[in-house]
This record gives sequence, structure tokens and C-alpha cells, in this order.
Amino acid sequence: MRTSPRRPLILKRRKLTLPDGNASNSPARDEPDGESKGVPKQEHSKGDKPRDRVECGTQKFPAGIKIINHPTMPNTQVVIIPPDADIQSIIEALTAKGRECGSNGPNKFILISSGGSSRPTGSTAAQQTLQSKAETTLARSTRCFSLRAPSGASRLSVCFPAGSGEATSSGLDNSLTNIQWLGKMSSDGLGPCTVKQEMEKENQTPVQETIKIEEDSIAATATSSSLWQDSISERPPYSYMAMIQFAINSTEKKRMTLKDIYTWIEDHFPYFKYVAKPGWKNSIRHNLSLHDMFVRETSANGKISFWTIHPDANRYLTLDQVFKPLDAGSPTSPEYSESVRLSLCRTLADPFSSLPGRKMKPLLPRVSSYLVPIQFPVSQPLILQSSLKVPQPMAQGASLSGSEAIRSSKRVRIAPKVLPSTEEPSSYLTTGPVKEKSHCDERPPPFAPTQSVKENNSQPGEAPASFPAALCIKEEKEDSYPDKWLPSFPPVSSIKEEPVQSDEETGLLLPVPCVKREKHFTVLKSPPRGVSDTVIIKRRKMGRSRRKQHLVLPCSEEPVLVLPESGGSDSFRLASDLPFLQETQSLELSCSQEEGGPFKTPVKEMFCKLPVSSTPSKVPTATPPMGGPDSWRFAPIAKESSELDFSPVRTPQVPFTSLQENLDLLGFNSTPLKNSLFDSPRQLLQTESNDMVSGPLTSSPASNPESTKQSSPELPASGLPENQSLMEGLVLDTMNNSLSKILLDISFSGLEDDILGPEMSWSQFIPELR
DNA sequence: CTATGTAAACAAC
DNA sequence: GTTGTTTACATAG
Repeated sequence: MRTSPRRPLILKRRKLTLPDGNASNSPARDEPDGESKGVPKQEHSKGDKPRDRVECGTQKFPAGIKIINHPTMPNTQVVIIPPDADIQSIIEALTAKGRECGSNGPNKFILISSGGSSRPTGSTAAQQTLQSKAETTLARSTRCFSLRAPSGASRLSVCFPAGSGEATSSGLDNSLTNIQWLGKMSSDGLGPCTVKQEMEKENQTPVQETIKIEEDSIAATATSSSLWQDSISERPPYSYMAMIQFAINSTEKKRMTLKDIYTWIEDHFPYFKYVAKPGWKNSIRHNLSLHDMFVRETSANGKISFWTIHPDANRYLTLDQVFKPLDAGSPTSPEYSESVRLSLCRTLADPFSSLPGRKMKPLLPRVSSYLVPIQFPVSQPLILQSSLKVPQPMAQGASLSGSEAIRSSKRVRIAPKVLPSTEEPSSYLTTGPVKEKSHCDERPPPFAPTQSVKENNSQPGEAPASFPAALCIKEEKEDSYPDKWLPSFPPVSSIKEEPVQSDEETGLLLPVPCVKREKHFTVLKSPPRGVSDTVIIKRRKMGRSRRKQHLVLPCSEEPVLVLPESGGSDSFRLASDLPFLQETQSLELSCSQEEGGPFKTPVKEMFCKLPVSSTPSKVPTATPPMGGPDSWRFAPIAKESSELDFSPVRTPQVPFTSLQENLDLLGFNSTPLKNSLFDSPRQLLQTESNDMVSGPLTSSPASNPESTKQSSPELPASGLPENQSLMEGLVLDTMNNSLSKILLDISFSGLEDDILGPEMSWSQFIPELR
């Protein structure tokens, strides 16, 4: 982690509503406190803040806490909490304070533990302390909220960050990412339903009668969860894609055979076992084939096929993370769980999920609700950036919503998924695949032309460094990665990375005509961990069409991507490793090749040729620039709100790149993700230094679109400070009544920060962080 | 339009 | 029959 280039890095946040203690808000004043500028640290302790502008609050804070104004973010203060402090009370005090201040004063507080700042890999004791307390607090708070909150006032909203680690996988668990952080969700709720009889075959009809029985048994195991009961009779609110991910991620190796997937789903979602029509298995297969994130690997001997999740796309989400009700233990209040659950359902699940029978409606939670980790450019100032302030460059990531305004001022990137183990967040960033598509902008990417993306994690550690050089892409996925999972940030702009493989593919960006389609199959270089001998088969999809696969051979060569420079579509690369071809590329390729194209589907998409294909109409001619069907990744971010918004919901505002992943992972929508943060991949890449720095606070706007580069790849190269460290913190937004958990990178030396000035570091402001 | 769910045709084993 | 891949179509948002 340390290596991560980006400065303030927010990996994830969770938002909880805060209790509202005071409903009153002071009249707003408008202005942000003056802190926005580089305010040095001011410390106050408890109540002693200067009452000046910022200080509205009269509350007292427990002794020992320090509050400093965020140097760059208005109305935001950084609260350093001693390890032993009572977070709950602090939160309450801050909440009250924020409320008093209203919009005028500080209304967002970044809570960090003075105990430990970094946790490169693990959390420090201090952090843990904080974390645990926070968890506790939050959990409690949450409960309280749900129970007590005045109706209008605060609503409990829980958002799960995409990248959370799975319990089993652990690496991430400790991190904020872990959803359990919120309260605990017991993972065992369902308990393994051991029952699995596979009565049904695909074609069989479900047996409904049995359901009851199941329910009973389940209920028993599931303790408090009525949820589960429902699960039996009701269709789970998860899409097939999400369930498949849950299943695969539930295994150690993160791979599963089709049959096991069926089994897992049946065991965990009795609905499928007893109620669903047999066709659900067909749907599972269909999803596996359709989504690029699912990669089929064949055992060395070729006899067994395992389905895995593309490492770049895998957020390691598990059912536990998403699903469980709070822990049974806390059941103290059934209501709690209930409420939580409801909330979750709302956010995560499809509203309709409860509907019985019928077709499934979209089960997935739609985008907006998820929090996604956000990455900030390295240069960013400390902790957070609001979307507002975020420098444009970085912003490119994704805007969930706006696709259009790319340039708008701020964009934030969201970190893609968290890798389970090691990784540094940054790494992903850097390496993440990019999908690229962009459509939005046309502007040429400022970036450097060549960059290649690497696809795999193969070399995690180095990734960053290597980035610049060439990533290998695997092949081409031409398309973007399917759906959403793109880890990296897509730059807003289009991307065009291609792997340069040899001749064929390489040309993508370039004007060069196309390559052949053969790419379809690509070989992943290295299979994701563990599986080295397996062969990965991948599909690519073309445009939006549904995809197809390629087989990846173990070999590797790494194709190099060449980014196109030209404007129209830019390609950007994200940090991600994935090599994608943009659609455009693909288009190009297709054009030339199409005929021979191995894929069936592809044909559809080939715009070049014929727009004929079913799906996409878009493609057609011209706009290849980015518009490709898949362009998703790059939507620009438009928003520019001026305030920081921590709420997850807003994600859209926040640009991030890989959101999709997050979302997608779960099966949530990807929509948001689609937007790309940067205009072009390059931007992303380049963003790192300069841009980022300047952008955010100061004036991001104009800054450079181009500059935005993604930090990931290049950062390493640039020699980012290694001192970065990540720490967990909380963001209390009194305006939103939200409490979010964030992972931030506090140790940076300010190299690039204009704001802070070279050499500055947060530690200077906050000695405790050291 | 997109994402998702379904169904089904086919191909390979 | 199972597993995969693709099409097609339907639906919801």
C-alpha cells in the first residue's frame, strides 16, 4: 500500500446516517469556512475551537481530540481521536456541532485515530482500536437510528462498498472494506443448508411444497433472520451475476465448477432449489458465458473447468458482506435487523425482489446506492476530497452520473476493487484494467501515448512501476470488460488501449486498421493467483453484444498497448491491468477482420460493417470514438458540486473508475461505472502528479483534463512517495447525517501537492499520524 | 438504451 | 446429459 501513488486515497466509505441529535441547523451561511485554503492545522480540543467562523459548535469533545481544519476542503475538519476516546460521544458532539454550524461551519469531519496512521498491510493497533470502536459505535448508532430516528430526520442508509473482502478471504476483512464493519452481519446466517438434494434438473419443475420445510430448517439456522425465510420463498435480490460471484468468492481458490455454483446457490438461496424454475441453471450458464468477468479456466489436464472471476473485476464480495442481517447477537432488536435489512434491501436489492413469482425483475441494487471506494489522485490533499474539490484530473474516474461533463471540475476516482490480499489499493488502481470506452469526450487525451496496461495481477507488487511501461494486456478483451467490473478507472475519455500484441492487436489505437479478431481468445498471462496451470478462457465481447470468449493460454506475451493519441477517442488506461480494447478498437478490428471473426456475436457489433447487429445500434458508423456500446467506462463526470459529499448515494458525483466493479460485482448496476473519470486513459495515468495536485483544491477546473492521468500506472514510476500509508477513518457529514467509513492515505509527502506545498505532509499537521 | 432474466438452439464432450 | 456459447426476446428502469 505504501506504494500507492495516490495521495489521499479513499478506498471506501460506508455511510450511515447519524442520529440526529439536533435537528436544528443553523441558518446557512454560505460559506465555507475559510478553511478551504490551506489551513494549517488548527487544533482545538474539545470545545475550544475558536468560535470563529467555523466554530459553531458548542459541544464539548472529550479531551484529547484534536480538530484541525482540512487544508483544502471547506467546512471540513479533521478530528484526531485518541485511541481511547469515546468515539460515540465524539461523533455526537461533532454532529451537534455540525448542526449548529449548519452549512457555514464545518459540517464534515474526518475522524482518524491518532494512534496509528498507517496500515500498510494490517491495521495498527490504534487503528484497530478506532476501527473497532467505530464499528461498535456505528453499529450501535445505526441501530439507534433505525429505531429512534425521527422519521424524517435520518434514515438509515447503508451502503456497501464494493470491494469488501470476504470473510473467508480475509485479507480485506480487517479493512474498512469489510462490510461487517457496519454491524456485523453474521455470515452464517444461512448456514449451510446442507440440504441439497438435487432434485431438479434444469428442466424439472420446482417443488414448492418442499419449501416450507426448507424454510423451517433455514429459519432455524438463520436465527434472526426472517430474511432468510423469505429467501426461500422469495427470490433473492441478487442478480445471477452477483450470486455467481458470491459463490465463487466463497471458495478459497476463488474458482468453482458450474455444478458447484449451482449447488452453492441452491444451498444459500433455497428459492432456487425449490421454487425457481429449472431454467435458472440455464441462466447461470448464460451469465457465466456472457459476462467477461467470469473467466473459465481449465485445469491443466483439461478435464475440469472452473469458473473464476477475473481478478481485476473481482471484488471478492461475498454473500456475507452483502447480505447478512446484523449479527444475530445484536438481535436485541429485531427491529434493528429488520430495519437494517430493509435498508439494505432498498439499497442493495431490487425493490421488487420481494415479488414472488413471476419473472425476475432486476434484482440488483442499482447503482447509486453503493459506495465505492474512491481514489484520489495522489496529489490530493489528504484525506478526502470531495467530489467537489477533487481535481479534475482525477476526477475523471467516473462519474457515476454524469457522463457528460467530463471536464467538470472535479472528479474523483473511485478505487476499483479491493484486492484481497495484498494489494495495495493503489496497485489496483494502477493496474486495473481499463475498459475503456469512452465516449464522452472527444478530446484527445493528453496523455502520453503509450501505455500499456497490464492485465493481470501477475505482478502485483510491481505493477505500479511497471505500468508505464507496458502493460500487457491480455488480450484483448476488447471490449471492455464486460460489465462493469472494471477495476480501474476508466478514464473518461475513451480508451483505446490495446494490447499490442503483435501486430494484430496492437494497432488499436492507432489508426491502424484493424487487426484480426482472433483475439477473441486471449490468454491471460498469468492466471490469477494460484492457478497457473490452468488455461483461461476468456471471452470478449464485442460491443455491447453479449460476449464471447477467448481462450487464454497460459502463455504470455504481453501485448503492449498503444494508446491512441488521437483525440477522438482517447483511450485511457487505467491502472487496470486489463487490457481492453475499446470498442472502438474492436470496431476497428472488426472491420477489418470481421469476416473471419471467430465470434458469432461480434458480428453484431461490428459497426464498421454493418450496423446490423441486433443490439447495438449505436455503433454504427461513426462515432466510434467512444461511443461504443461499452463505453461505459468513461463517462465523464460532470458534477461539480461544491460541497463535499460523502454520501454514498451520490456516487455519481464522485467519479471513480471502477465503480462499476463495485457495483457490478454485486450485480449492482454498473451504470454508474460506466462513466469514466478521465477523458482518456492517459489522463488517468498522468494525472498523478501535477494535475492532481493542483486540481482539486485550487482550481480544478480548468486544469487539465489531460493531466489527469491515472495515477496508477504511472505513479509508481513517478516515484511517488512511498510513504503513503493508509488508515481508516470515518467521515461524519452533519449535513447529510451520514457517517462513512473511509480508508485514506495520509502519509504523503506532499510532493506534488501544491496545496500543501512540497514537502508537506499531513503528518506535519497531525503529528499523531506519524 | 441498458441491464437483466428467460428460453432455446447448438456445439462439444 | 452436461457444459458452454449465442441468439432472441421480454421487461424494468
